[in-house]
Amino acid sequence: MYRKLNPILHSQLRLAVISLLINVKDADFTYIKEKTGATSGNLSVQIDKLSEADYITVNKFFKGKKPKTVCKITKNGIKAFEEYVNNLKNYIGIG
Amino acid sequence: MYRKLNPILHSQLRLAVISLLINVKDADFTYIKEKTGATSGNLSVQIDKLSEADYITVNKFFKGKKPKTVCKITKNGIKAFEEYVNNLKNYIGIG
DNA sequence: ATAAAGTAGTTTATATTATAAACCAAACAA
DNA sequence: TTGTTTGGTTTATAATATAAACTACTTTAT
Repeated sequence: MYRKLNPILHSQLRLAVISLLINVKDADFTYIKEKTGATSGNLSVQIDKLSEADYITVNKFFKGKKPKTVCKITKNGIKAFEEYVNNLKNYIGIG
Repeated sequence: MYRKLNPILHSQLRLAVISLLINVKDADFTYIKEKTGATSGNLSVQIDKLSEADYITVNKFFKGKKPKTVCKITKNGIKAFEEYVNNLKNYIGIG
């Protein structure tokens, strides 16, 4: 009845990050931080986890003199998100 | 943009318990355990938390010779669940 | 030139949560 | 009567989330 919710996605911040990335081509650290309201530390850790799970790719480079971290969702990430949403519907009575 | 998800409900097992209780008059420990697939220990702890938050009431009594624990969602619990679901929709792109 | 403040993060420590393991008391079954 | 099941609770440990402190550099003001 209640299907397991992917614990990597069942985290408020990671879910927000994925939810955001699913709607854009890519997004940088600062933008994600603003949109989610997360602290830098928390965001840094959660981006790592999403990256390790191969749900996002992370690109770090310098733009001019400033470091920049750009994140992009992977196919794997899209699949995991869709599955998560479907499973969640069991719980919240939609669909 | 991303509204905070009530941390008491943003837990797979507690969400399953509430989701289950919202659809029935009440339910006993064993039934909830079966439906959610949780272990007794985990379920015991999470029922306590939901009860402490005043999202459910817990009634313990003996039925014949056997102990019985019956849970029932409160108005507060219904409200919290509805709010949680609404907030969640921000994340999963429904509504 | 140098000090203060800002940017863009990472690392580490701590608090919170979830889970598993051990335990308890009674009932039932062989 | 010895083991097994029911119906849980308590305690210990593992996993997670979050906050605080720190790094490394840039920009701005003095």
